[in-house]
Amino acid sequence: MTIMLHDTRRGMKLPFTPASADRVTMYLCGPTVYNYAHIGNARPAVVFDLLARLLRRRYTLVFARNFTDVDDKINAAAAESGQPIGAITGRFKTAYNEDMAALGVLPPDVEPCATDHIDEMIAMIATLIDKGNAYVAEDHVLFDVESHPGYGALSKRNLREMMAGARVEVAPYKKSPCDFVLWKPSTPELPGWESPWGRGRPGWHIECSAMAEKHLGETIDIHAGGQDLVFPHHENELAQSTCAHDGAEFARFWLHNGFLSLDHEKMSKSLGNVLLVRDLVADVPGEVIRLALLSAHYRQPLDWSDETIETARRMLDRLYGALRGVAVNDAVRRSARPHPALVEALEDDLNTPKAMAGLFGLAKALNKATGTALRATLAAELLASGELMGLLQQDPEAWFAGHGDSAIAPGEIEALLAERRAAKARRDFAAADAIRDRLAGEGVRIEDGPDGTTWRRA
RNA sequence: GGCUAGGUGGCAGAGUGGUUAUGCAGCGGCCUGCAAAGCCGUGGACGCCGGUUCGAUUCCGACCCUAGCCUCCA
Repeated sequence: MTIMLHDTRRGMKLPFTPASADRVTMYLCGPTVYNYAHIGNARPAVVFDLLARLLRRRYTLVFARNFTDVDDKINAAAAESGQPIGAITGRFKTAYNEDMAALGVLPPDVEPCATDHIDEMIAMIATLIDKGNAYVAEDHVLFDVESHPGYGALSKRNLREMMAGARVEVAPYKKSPCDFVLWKPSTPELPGWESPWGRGRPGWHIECSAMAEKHLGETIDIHAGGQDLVFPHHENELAQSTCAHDGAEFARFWLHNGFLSLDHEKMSKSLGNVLLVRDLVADVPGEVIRLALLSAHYRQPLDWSDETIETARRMLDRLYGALRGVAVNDAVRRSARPHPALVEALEDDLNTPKAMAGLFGLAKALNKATGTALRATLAAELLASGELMGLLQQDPEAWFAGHGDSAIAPGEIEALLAERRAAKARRDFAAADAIRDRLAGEGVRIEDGPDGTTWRRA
């Protein structure tokens, strides 16, 4: 079986093979660091983290996810707060990595920052001017979209229609309304770098082209990001890189994740409904959020609500419940492989819902199995499968002790359970039930099993 | 208005030209002192109208509706 991936440019699912035999390059557009990441920002990070895990099973992967740390939104945030730009970007880079780590996102291989690649951007812009794909106008450098016949191929637009439908006021120095900025002048109080076109700063799109070239080469295997980046960001990157590289293919596969809405509304500052990952992980285990984000296929829209979270939590209850009390020694754990059906589902364009059905199938088999050896084997397979998806890696006891609003200490719970055990031994079920009710009032649910009583915070 | 995706049971969400998705919730049973968990069983679905077909939720066409993009945005 080959890995199948949906390519936005060609509009279909296709077998994926890297350009070189065993090495895959992947670039994901990362955050602009002027604020904390919201739950919508987390979706591509989690989804393409899963893809990275999957690719690493077969290939050597070089995965780059950038930080955009020069941008007018950052300048505005700095001006507003009175802090230096570097303080803002530094703080939010750290915060982003902390938040993503909480969601089980593994660090990419390279995390380039735009400000470390100004020279590369200037060089690429100069190349584009030399080749006749860009021009200087009033201290700006603009990309000339009409110089690139393929413009619009990724987002399936044609230039003439776009120009006809242009709603924005067009800067007078642009040759075409669709021309976009590669370099723009900075006033003294704004961040700027010396360039052949004066002191200025790069446009947004050129950053990714320059960083991808530097770290991954002229042609990358996979370029990923949110669906909303298809136009203009990725279309523009594609145009710049293709022209700068004499027509060499920029990205062999373009992958885009669907949009996340919040309670059926678009998240936006104006609606005041931006849900930060930072705030969410304060209340909800990161693993719940990760599973919820993977519960829909990545290209489908996903609506986020309290119910989404609650359902994901219960799904994990079931999976950890199956793992609870199963002894898996290291040798068995090490030799375990993810369930083949689950791998197959993931390799079919990241069919995470189908993969999760595989997880539940294993959990059911485990719940039914009685033999110690079989239970250990199944549990190990479930753990290996979970690991591939970035799930199920904590101790089940820790999972059940760790969530919910319950505040009662484990020691106290154990003491009450001992009391209840004594009551049950003398067949004083009223007393035993009173203790159970009391624990329930504390948010602790108990379960009598063949090997004694276990408890969980509900 | 243009482009691109979608519309599946109470909810979430895969998939398939004829045969159980899965999870959550519900119902019945087993187990349990009673519960819980687990197991077994069960009801309930493919937007609307045509067409192709022995047969369509699945293919084709029209229509209705929804979302994203077209402007900073994952």
